[in-house]
Amino acid sequence: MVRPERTFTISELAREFKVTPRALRFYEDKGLLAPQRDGLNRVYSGRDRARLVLVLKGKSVGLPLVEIKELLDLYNADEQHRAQNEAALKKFRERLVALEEQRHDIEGAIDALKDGIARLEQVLAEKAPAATISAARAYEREARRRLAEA
Amino acid sequence: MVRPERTFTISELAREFKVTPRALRFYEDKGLLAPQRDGLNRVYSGRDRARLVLVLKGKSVGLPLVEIKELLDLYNADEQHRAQNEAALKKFRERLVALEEQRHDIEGAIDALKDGIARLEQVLAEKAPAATISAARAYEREARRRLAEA
DNA sequence: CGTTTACCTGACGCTAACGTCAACGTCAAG
DNA sequence: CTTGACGTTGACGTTAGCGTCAGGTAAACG
Repeated sequence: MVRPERTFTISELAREFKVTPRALRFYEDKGLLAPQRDGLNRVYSGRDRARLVLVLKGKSVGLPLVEIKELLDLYNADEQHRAQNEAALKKFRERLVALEEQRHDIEGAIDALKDGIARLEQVLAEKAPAATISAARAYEREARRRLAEA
Repeated sequence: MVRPERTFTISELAREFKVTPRALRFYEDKGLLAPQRDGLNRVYSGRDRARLVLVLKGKSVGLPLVEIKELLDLYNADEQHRAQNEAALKKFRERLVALEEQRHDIEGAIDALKDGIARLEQVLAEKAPAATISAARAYEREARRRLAEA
């Protein structure tokens, strides 16, 4: 019983993984997927679907499509998956380092922003007593808006 | 004594802030800077320099140039700096939220990667007994490297 | 038979922040 | 005089990952 493996249309897969058909065609263009054809129409197999899962996982950790492709290619070429695993491991580690650096940068930016926010809040608090005309106007607008909402 | 304020050439500023002259011209193109001219040559004043500092600070927290421009424009228009401060505060807060979300995403990706790395390491460790030629070579290289270091 | 519906293939557009190149001007030093 | 350093203005190129047409095919429905 060679159960005739399930297949998928482009929009089925698109729906399932919340990507657009355009994206799937794009991945194909880039050599990440290679579905069969029924005439012109793409027919995705279970393996294609699995590959797509890997593509999306790669994307989720920020790997560029070209690198994902490399991994997928290796995966095919290397039946033992040995070199593939080593390569993946290497890429993953590199990505990890890059991500941790990014996180560090972002944390720096966050600190800088919090600092700036604190300063601004202080300045505004000091100025608050001597409210400007524009502030008064803003208050008026806001008041009207709330009345309108009610 | 109106000490003739110091001025800067494009490459001076570029060197000082480690940006390219091209970048400075680009900022000007985008309306972020507006240095005087001596003939065709740009002449940056102290105020221009100060603006540049703000531009770079904005960049460092990930604000797009267009938004930095908005803030700078406001800064000029609003002598009391009141609206400017409020606007900046708003943008900063938005940016902060965005950055914290980014950090969250990155942390998710980092976890996913660490997970993947752990799996791969395990797989490779299991396969290790039946070491491949490439692994043996890698070991050799590593061994030589350590010897060389000592 | 006509009309949706789903699918296809190009091919150009878009965003951000510059890089790069061409072609030229200007000025001091050798 | 010529060379080199520095400056200028366009204008096109780059990177990633698709979005968005335009224009056409093919099958299924009523």
